[in-house]
Amino acid sequence: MTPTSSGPQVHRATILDVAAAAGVSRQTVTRAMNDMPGISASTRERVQRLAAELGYSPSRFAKALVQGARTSLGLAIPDLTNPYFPEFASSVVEEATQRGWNVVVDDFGHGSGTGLDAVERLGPQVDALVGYLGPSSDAAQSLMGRRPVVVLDYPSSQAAGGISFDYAHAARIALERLQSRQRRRIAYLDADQERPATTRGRAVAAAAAEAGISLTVRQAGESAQSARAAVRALIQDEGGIDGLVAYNDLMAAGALKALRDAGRRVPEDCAVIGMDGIPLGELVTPELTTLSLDLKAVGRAAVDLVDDLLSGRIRAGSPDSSLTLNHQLVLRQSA
Amino acid sequence: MTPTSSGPQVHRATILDVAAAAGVSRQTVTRAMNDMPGISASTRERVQRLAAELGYSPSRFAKALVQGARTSLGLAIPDLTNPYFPEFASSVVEEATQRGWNVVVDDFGHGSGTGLDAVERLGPQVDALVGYLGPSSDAAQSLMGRRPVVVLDYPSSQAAGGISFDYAHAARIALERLQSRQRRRIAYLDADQERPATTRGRAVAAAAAEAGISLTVRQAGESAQSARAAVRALIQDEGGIDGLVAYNDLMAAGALKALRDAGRRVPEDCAVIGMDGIPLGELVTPELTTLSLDLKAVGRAAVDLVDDLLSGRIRAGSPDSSLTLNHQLVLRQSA
DNA sequence: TCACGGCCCGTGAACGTTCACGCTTTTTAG
DNA sequence: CTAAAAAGCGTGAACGTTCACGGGCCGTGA
Repeated sequence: MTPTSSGPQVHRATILDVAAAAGVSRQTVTRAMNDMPGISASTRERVQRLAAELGYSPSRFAKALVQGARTSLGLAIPDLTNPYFPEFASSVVEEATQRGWNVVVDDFGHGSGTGLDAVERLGPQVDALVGYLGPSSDAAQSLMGRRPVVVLDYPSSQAAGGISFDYAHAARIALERLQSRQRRRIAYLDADQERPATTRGRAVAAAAAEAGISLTVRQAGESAQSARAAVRALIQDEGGIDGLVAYNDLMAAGALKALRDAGRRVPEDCAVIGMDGIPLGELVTPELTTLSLDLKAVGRAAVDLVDDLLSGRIRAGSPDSSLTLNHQLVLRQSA
Repeated sequence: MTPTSSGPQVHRATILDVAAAAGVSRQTVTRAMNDMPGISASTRERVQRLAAELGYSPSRFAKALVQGARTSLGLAIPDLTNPYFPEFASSVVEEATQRGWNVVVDDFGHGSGTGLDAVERLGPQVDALVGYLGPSSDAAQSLMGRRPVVVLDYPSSQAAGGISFDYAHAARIALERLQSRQRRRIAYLDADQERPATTRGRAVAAAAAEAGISLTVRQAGESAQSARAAVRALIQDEGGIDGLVAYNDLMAAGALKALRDAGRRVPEDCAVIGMDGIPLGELVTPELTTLSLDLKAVGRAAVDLVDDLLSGRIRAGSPDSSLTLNHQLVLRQSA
């Protein structure tokens, strides 16, 4: 947590150094640096030149302190290496940039601890927070005090604003698709990170029960490799699977690999449906049928929510502070 | 550029409000909030409770102003949607987090202008900059003044620190591989963004000339879709291509699609070699042989360089301020 | 009793800007 | 020629913290 380097040597020169060098006052330097009116062109130029020579750059802290800050938004991401998240992050960054905000990203995958660690790192640096924080949403909100928090994909959160997805709907249309293709022996490949079953997993199980489908469920880590291994085992244990729904597209891609390894044709022998609709789905073979999410819209909704919370148009905890988005079935080759 | 929202309503309460509410002085509040010794447990608790009630969170600007800042690193990325960049960004974020720095990300793809726009947005917010800035590296360095700038993949930069890649080496081993597989009619699929030819393109052309290979070069946008279209046209124009090197893995994946569309088998009819070694390469069919880069190492090198520059261990512009990394041929199925 | 050392807490100063004035000097207008 | 306006520049104050002190108060030892 403590910086390893001996702190930035930058910021040696202050506005007073420049003022002294130019033989003028602070205020004149300010006017020169910020292109404000009220000084002659020659003075402006001379000051700017001297500032550059001295390596002067104004302290963003002093400036923000007196001017009232521009907004900076924290973005907590579980794993930038999972292609779903950059897609989302890109949208958030774009939307925030458009508002003149800046985005501080924390990736708490790898060795960087939990979502809460990310919030602790981000907290002192930002005015609002957006992130996939899972069960630690409420703790995050309390760490952030009154500052807006928007949590994705974890509807149980109370205080924080939230964006969630209608998995019941998604599961229903996925299973309908498989049934319309005469699939009878269907499996669901879940991610094992949240115990005992993910929100997605529960929704798929419920939809299967409702449709009278007996569902085989397997767990795997949230990666293509791990999904590949899990599906390999699945095929070995229960040979006759003819339909598969995966927790996300990345895992579906791994499943595709495993099916090919086992000599199963997709979709003839086993249809596969992924979830989230990342571009990767169009590059694998066969191309992935998926429950697609408009990730641009998700990012936009998250930033809009932060904006509304920040400006007081919406109160945290009010019904307006959480909304639900829908997946849409995109038919490609795999199902 | 101007914020749309009416500025953060947060930060209403200041340390003085809390002090007044608790009937103590600023300093006592400071001690309570920062868990410093010198006050009784009861006071500490009371102050913390009142702070929470008032929604007080200390101004990071005032704090940073007096304490001397923690480092914040700007990261300028051309397009987070291109899977190469999140892989890199993830590594930078991880490495920076480990040092206690925070990372402000700017994605200047989409509608967000050029690399220079990103530097202008980032400049006032950060102590150092890392990014794929292409030809605008020098302008970026001058915008950043004395603050460290590390530019990736653009060796011509003078003032800034730089990390570049030995494309001559990469091109040589790729072509050697294709030759060892008896490929005679080789094409290179380039990205058209930098005119007239990319650094990679020049290196491949040079290596081909050196090896006595006549090379067909095609340009396409840096996306799988665009590559797919370009290779479709390439096949139509010059049917007999039996080896293909692509600007990056994403484009190689598009090429794979086009070859399959045309009924060409890979690698039998046409071998394909990608570049950069992103995980995507293992998910496509056939799996991509590629000139792999250790992106973890690239990110680490970039942050190390920033650290050295920041601490003065290395002077900007000195020979140590730029280094070259190597690609490594990873054999999979496509070549 | 006195001195001394903890404990608990408060006060001026400083961090580096910008804002709101105010002061000269020059230019313009009548 | 004079008054008014404009141009060019400077000075106190403020933003909200933390740092380096300083000062009571209570208990303890001699």
